[in-house]
Amino acid sequence: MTPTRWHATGNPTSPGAPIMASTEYRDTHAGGLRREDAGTVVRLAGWAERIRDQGGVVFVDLRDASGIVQVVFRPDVAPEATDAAHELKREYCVRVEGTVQERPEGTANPELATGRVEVEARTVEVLSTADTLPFHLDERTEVEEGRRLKYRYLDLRRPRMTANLLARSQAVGAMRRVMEERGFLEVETPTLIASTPEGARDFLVPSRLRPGQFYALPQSPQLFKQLLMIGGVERYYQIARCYRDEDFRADRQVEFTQLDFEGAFWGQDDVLATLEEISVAVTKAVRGIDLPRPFPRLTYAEALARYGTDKPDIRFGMEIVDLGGVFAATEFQAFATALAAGGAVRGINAGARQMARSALDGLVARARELGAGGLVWLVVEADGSLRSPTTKYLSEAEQTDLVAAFGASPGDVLLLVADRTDKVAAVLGQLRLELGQPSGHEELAYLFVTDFPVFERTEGGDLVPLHHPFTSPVSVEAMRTDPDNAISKAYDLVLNGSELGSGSVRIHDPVVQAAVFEILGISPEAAARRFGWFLEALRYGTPPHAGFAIGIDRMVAILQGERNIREVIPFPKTQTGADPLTGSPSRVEDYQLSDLGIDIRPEVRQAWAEEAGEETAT
RNA sequence: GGGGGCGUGGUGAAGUCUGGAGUUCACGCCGGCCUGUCAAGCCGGAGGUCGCGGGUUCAAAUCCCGUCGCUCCCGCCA
Repeated sequence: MTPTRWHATGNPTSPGAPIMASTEYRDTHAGGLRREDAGTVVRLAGWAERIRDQGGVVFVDLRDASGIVQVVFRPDVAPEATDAAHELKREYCVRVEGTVQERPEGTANPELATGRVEVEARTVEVLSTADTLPFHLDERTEVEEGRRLKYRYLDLRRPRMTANLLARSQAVGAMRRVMEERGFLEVETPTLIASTPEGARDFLVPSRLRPGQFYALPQSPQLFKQLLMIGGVERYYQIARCYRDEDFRADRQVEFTQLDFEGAFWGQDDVLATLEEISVAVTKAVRGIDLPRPFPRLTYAEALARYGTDKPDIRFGMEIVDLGGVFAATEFQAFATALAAGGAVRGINAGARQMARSALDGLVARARELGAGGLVWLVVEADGSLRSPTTKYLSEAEQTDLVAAFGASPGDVLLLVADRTDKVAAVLGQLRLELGQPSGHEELAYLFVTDFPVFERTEGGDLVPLHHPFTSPVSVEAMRTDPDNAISKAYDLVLNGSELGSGSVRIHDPVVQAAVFEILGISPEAAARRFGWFLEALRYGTPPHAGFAIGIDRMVAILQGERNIREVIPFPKTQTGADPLTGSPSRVEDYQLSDLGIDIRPEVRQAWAEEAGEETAT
């Protein structure tokens, strides 16, 4: 018998480890049966996926975790079993004993891995009946997601979810293998920790033994893994659950999983090399693709200049072109004003596309929606001239240089934005995605973005740190004297326009750490109060170290072509943080609150009362 | 905190703009027929407070207001 492998129902995806089929209830897995097995007697156990009752002969597609095989009940061969088979319904859990046989001429099913054989049943036993399911398990119709979540245990039986669970397991397995092979130690860190009210909102857990005090759930194991470095664990990793109490997105849950790792005596290149190995192994395990190495690297500044984002999708071109030179002496007010104010004029060549005037004007509206003051569109005519409401403001030379700068051909649509440099980048970056981004994830484009700035400017002009305060700056001095241009030793891994994770070289010198706190505006007193224990730890001989954290949910989702990470999380929460299956979050008994020394605020209780009142009134 | 989309028998959709009897389609479910099907087929049947509340109207799935749920996005996510 061919080794049984886990795979999506009836549709093998990629290889997994063989599992033991033989148990108290069965001796064989359905999905592994092949022609060579003809003649053997097998005992199978699984679910009745489909039943085709011909009145006499009954066919049952029996599904287990390995796949599907057709079981045939024949009244002339096994009258009792056939009588019982007439009573079967979908998703009954059954056990079948029978003989594997090659299917009669012309009845093979090429759609099934087991399609050349069938099991002629001798006996059938119903292990468990099933009510009519609340939705279809086949893939023909999209079921509303709330309903899928309420019955997630049924949703997980669907091929899509089975395949996603498998992919996730394979991805994590590949990660573990790379980590173990390279000598990383898997170490667990606590999930009840001290709150550090910065960055994302903490999830808080009240302490019963210390009423009025709270733990926080970790947003990441950041400080603990640095303590492990100080503790002499030179290579650490963990599949770590992280919690951030912020609003949901398609690629964000409040509870998510990272591959967290860190190395002592490491610099940036050690981290990136490890990341490449992990990504290559995971991609091979999930998609069967051998990725070329090394991955491309872009600095943050390059990424922003060429793609308008720090997480560029480099599966397609349409790069942003700087036109400051072309319009250095322009008389077109909109461009001249932007350049004079230190801003930029840039554009993208959206390529040859037939766009009606209304569609082009739609792009102008879209650009305004994205925050630009406006958008100039130009269409390259067959003779190389430009058609646009704006051409009358542009000199002959500017028009010629413009076409040259874009390397534009007849039919091409050119889109120009002039504004503050960061706004120009953001708007063009978004337009580029909307006009050119491939829809699926067939092709995979990994890259590293390096040299992130230490600070960024908010809309209001304030300087705010881009990373956590343990990130090593390239130069403390530059951080102090030229904060706008200071670079930190931080880097991201990007796949198809999504940030898979980020990491940095950490500060290992307590003097540097104190200086960075100070520059970030954290007073020595505040630093001592919040991170005193950590600052002290740094003083006892801290090795230089660096690390990273990969978002496993995002990575698996992209590899599986899923738009939403909920599809690769077995039991996710809805956008409002609820679990329709178990009813979390929920109110608790008064005595539980009393144990914790906690009162619900009057206005909340008032809202509860009103809600209850409405219910009783109806 | 803000903006958009969706909510119609068990499931998925059409109907909503332009008000006129719970109308339609596919799947499922129940009953019957059927001995080689594989999205089995054929015949028959049951099943809905159009998310909920209020309003406009002779009349509301349809228009208006509110609310709940799901979802996408902005803000937020060091």
